[in-house]
Amino acid sequence: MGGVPTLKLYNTLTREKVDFRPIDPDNVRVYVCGPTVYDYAHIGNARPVIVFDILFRLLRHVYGAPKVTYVRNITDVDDKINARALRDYPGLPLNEAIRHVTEKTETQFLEDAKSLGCLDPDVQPRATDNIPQMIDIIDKLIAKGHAYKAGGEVLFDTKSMPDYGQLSKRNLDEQQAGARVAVEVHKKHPGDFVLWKLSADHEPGWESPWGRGRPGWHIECSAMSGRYLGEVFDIHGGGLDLIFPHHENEIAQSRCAHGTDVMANVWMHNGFLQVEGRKMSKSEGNFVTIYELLHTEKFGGRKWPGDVLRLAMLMTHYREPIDFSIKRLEEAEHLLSKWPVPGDAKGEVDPAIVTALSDDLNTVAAVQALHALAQKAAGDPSLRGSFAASAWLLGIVPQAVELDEAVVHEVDGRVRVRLELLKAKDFAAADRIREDLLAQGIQLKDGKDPATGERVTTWEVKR
RNA sequence: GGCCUCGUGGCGGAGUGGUGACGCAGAGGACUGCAAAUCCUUGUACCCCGGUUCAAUUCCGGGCGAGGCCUCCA
Repeated sequence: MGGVPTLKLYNTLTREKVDFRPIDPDNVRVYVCGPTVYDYAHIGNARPVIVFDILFRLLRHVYGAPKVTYVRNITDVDDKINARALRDYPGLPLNEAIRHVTEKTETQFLEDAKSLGCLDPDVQPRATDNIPQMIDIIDKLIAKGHAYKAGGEVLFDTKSMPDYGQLSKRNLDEQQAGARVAVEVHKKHPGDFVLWKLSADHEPGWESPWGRGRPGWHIECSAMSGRYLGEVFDIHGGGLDLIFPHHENEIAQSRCAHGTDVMANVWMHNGFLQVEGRKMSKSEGNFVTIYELLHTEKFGGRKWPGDVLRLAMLMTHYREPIDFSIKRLEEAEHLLSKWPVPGDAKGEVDPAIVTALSDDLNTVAAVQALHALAQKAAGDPSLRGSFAASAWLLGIVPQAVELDEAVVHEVDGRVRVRLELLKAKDFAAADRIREDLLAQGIQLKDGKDPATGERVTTWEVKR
């Protein structure tokens, strides 16, 4: 692989940073838990979307774009969705109401992800399109003695799996002591979890060998990852909070159904996000959605461009907690504003950035390397192509603000007038032009022509 | 109660058993009619207490603190 550095990733399964070796370098397979589509995605939801987009881009860079398969699911069956459908569309039949909620939310999510500079995953399967696959896995689990029927549910028998709890390093027996798991008498063991539950007539449901019902929370990811990536694949990602029980249970289902030693070789988890130093929650009043950041003035009294949100996110390592704050966004924006607009310059990605990302997605170092490159490229146009390619690897595309010709002409004219006024030493009138333009968001920059010593004025649009 | 992370200057964050990365912000200076932009220079840190060591921010132990999970949650 020539000069490509070995990719190192922190594996939650072993709690170590390991050299990444794909099972099949011609088909590197990644699965990430996507959103449950019942409401706008909040800024915390944006973190895994961005983090794993970086991983996706890096893998494509290292192995070649066609050789990477990235699957991110859409969870469109969930009791929260049902509740939301009943609340928002009380007049409609439930199925129709649910479809309204999920379609609307999914569309919005995809738009948000795009605004944040994320590539579309190769496959974005919906849970409701994979019900037969889920039923199939449950069937296998029952046949192999890993699941049982009780109380109108099919449950996974955690006791049937000797090494259950590997990922979260949890021992179910010790766990029980102080746990607040409600005792449900139909379960053989309190840690057993639902694979399938029967639906009442007014609830959404699908026919199954166990009656009309709906899947448990974890089974969909086992079904979809298995369908699109195979029984064992390379990387599985998601938020820290999913380690237990979600990922633990996915592992249990998939491994027991398929009889494999692992489900995915590497498990990656992004850290949590706080807002202005506090846990984000509706009761704290600091809950903010991606949509609100992009399109409203709710956070910091202004809108924030997607690339600013993205850069702000990349300025902290993905496994660390991140404090999402106005100050942080301002810093990101300031940094971006100093970067040159590369236009369509072509070039090679700066190896320093690949090296940084290859160290467990060290985006902090990558951003610093990119910043250093930006500073060089600002003074040396021959580096613009390299800068462009490098920025793109991070999903950041510095863009000139679109202006129509008339405006450009108008501003250029006023700049010329100002230069004339300056020659005439009419500073007051000249400054008035400068201030007027600034009020319109146009920043003048005075420089000197190195040869003649004459004042040269350039300008740019501040965002 | 159990289990996981983590604790470096104003902020984001590297790193190492022995003269304090780097970026942003700040300060000073150059430039400027004045600003902005740009350039140069620059300060402050390793949670606490023990231990190991000639020497610890870096190793060990114990505290303290923060966050997460154990229930839906990224």
